[in-house]
Amino acid sequence: MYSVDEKGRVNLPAKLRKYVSPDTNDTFVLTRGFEKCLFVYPIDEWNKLEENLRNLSGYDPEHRRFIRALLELASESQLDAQSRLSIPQELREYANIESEVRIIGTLDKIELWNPQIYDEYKTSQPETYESIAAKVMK
Amino acid sequence: MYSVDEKGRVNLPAKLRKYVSPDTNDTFVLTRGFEKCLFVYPIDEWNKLEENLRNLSGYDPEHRRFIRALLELASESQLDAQSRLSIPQELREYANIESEVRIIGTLDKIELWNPQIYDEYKTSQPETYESIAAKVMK
DNA sequence: CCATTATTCCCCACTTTTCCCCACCGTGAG
DNA sequence: CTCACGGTGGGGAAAAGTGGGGAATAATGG
Repeated sequence: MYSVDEKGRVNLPAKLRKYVSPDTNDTFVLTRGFEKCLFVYPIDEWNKLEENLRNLSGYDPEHRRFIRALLELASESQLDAQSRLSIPQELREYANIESEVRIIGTLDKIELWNPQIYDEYKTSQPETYESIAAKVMK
Repeated sequence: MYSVDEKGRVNLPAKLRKYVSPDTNDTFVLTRGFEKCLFVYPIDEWNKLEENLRNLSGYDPEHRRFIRALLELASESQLDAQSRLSIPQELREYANIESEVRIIGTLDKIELWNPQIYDEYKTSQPETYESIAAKVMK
């Protein structure tokens, strides 16, 4: 659990920073995530995603809708000298992030959650961790 | 049964260390395990698991849920000069590990248990060791 | 177009946690 | 008895995390 200060800044945990490729130059793209969290992509991963988006069709209404939703709040930003990321206000509002945040590294990106919303998300699923694992990893 | 000191450190038993490949460089990944224990993966085994995770889809809600649960508390750490591993506080809380811990080597990884919870787990199963063996190993 | 307000960014300072190191104790083998 | 090895404890330096002032930049309103 990490704190968000008055100015909307969060410290990216050192253990996650270690895994980010050094040639991203501490640059990240923040955007709307799934289940009311925020996604934070290191710029290299974001570029890959953007490539995939380019393969979608601007003439298909569903593709259009998805692209708009994803990019609407997207914002690039660099870590400051203390390795903090500042979260634009619109994104903080979207994810209901106030003074504390849960940070999860998920392979290609980082997720930011309002801690309470994350707990609700976890408990909203009747299946246990063990049974999901059994199903997913079989 | 091993002790956990004030700083959350546990000595990895010498007999288990022997089985860990030397080129892991004493590096392990700790994470949430099943039935309220913790998993400790030697880094080489963890990398295999991570490969499998990367083959899951971030766009499938169940896959997402599993990835989050597994990685939420994951943390890499190296043995200190006395072959001890330090367990992050959030993981200790998850597994209810305080001053003592039961350590079980399980082929590809190591499990850490609150001793009392482990005893309850054993007795919670009405089937006997022998009958489970017969079923599992047939 | 200028003035006012708000936001962002850069810097410095402080607190807390982690990690590295040294020391000790007990047990079993020689 | 002594030595080696496995296990335990704790002090202190270094790193990680937090907070806030003030200049630069951008947005807002007249």
